[in-house]
Amino acid sequence: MTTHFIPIVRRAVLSGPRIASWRYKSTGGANSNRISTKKTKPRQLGFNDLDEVSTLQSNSPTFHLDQLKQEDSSGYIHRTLPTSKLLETFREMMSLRSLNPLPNAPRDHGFKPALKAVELAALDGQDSVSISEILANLSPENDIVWGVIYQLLKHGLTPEIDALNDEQRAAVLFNRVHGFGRVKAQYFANAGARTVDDLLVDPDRQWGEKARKISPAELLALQHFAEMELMVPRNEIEQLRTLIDSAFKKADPQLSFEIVGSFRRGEALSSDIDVVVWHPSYTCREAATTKSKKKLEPDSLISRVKQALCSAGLLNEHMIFSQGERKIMALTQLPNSTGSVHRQIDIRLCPTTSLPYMLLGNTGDDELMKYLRVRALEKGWVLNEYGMAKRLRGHTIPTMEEGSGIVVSSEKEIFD
DNA sequence: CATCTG
DNA sequence: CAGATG
Repeated sequence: MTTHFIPIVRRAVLSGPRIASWRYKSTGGANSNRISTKKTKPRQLGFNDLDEVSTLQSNSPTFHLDQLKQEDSSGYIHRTLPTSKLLETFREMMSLRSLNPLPNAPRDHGFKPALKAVELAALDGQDSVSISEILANLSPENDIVWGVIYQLLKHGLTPEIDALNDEQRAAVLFNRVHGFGRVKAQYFANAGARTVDDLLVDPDRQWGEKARKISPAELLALQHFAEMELMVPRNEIEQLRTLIDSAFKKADPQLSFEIVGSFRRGEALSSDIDVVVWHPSYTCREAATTKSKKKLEPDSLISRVKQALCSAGLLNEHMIFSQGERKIMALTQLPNSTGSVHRQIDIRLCPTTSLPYMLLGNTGDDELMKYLRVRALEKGWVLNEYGMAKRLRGHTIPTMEEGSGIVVSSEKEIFD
């Protein structure tokens, strides 16, 4: 609105002359005057041409927020954006970035925390969120995200996404579905699918050159696409925890478990439910069980865990993404409450000996783990999720000396 | 690193 | 078995 905005707008919009040419190219003729800069890998959809849009970078870590402040010092904090627009944009950006990673930018662009921040602010279901509310939960240093918010405020759109053609949009969408990575997402987009419903309508339809069908696990993920993007509120996980607890007590009181991940760190929202299970009978990893059978041994620990959860109505045969002898990935749902959302649950078995390490390692956060590993190395130890042992010299990669494993019985003991 | 798909 | 995925 103010004249101050204009230079920025210009930079944003005009910074990509190549975007324009690329758009013409994709809609119109197939002229190949693409400037092949850099040593970028050739990728199917030519996302690389978009890189320049992202050149609207900042010099300081709080560039866009400062910019906002400067342009509208009194009012900016009260400006709002539709919750759904914010969430959708962040999800798209996260997907776009994983499909098309920028050359030397960090993998994590901070859209996860941004999503968390917005969902947190809108927990009560409010349909718009103000800058101040976002700021309450999201670091001002997260400039990539603030840049996107800035664009939304100014133009109501995000240039990077606006510049996509239909096929690229579809790939970005599909990449948000559980089990759809770069390859699969691009394959189906390339095969002509544009929406999740396209992929759902006829489950037997064959897609693309390889005549690929939608697998059962893919179908499951597609059916629950929207639900699976929602974060899980802490109290729901707490409810689930007590249900799991009684299910295990009923099935086998020797079964113990812990819910790790962000939940264990005390966070209010988690992206999934990460359960670690152990049992006194399961100490070291069962050596080379003949895995010629694709189905589970009905007596194995994992199947007993599964049965316990199934009988409690927490798991369902038809809602399983994958199951092996150590791990199950599935959807769960609070029983009885009809409208309850399907949540992603990961269940892993852990040998009792590595339990404290596993719990520690899977609870994080990453910063703490890095710190602990460095300290272990300084002391001549190696620390990982399986244990801590004397460091074996003569290797560039820290190696554990056999038999020198430090047996600990609690996480507390790991802190020297 | 464990699991699935082809 | 390789390659994809989380």
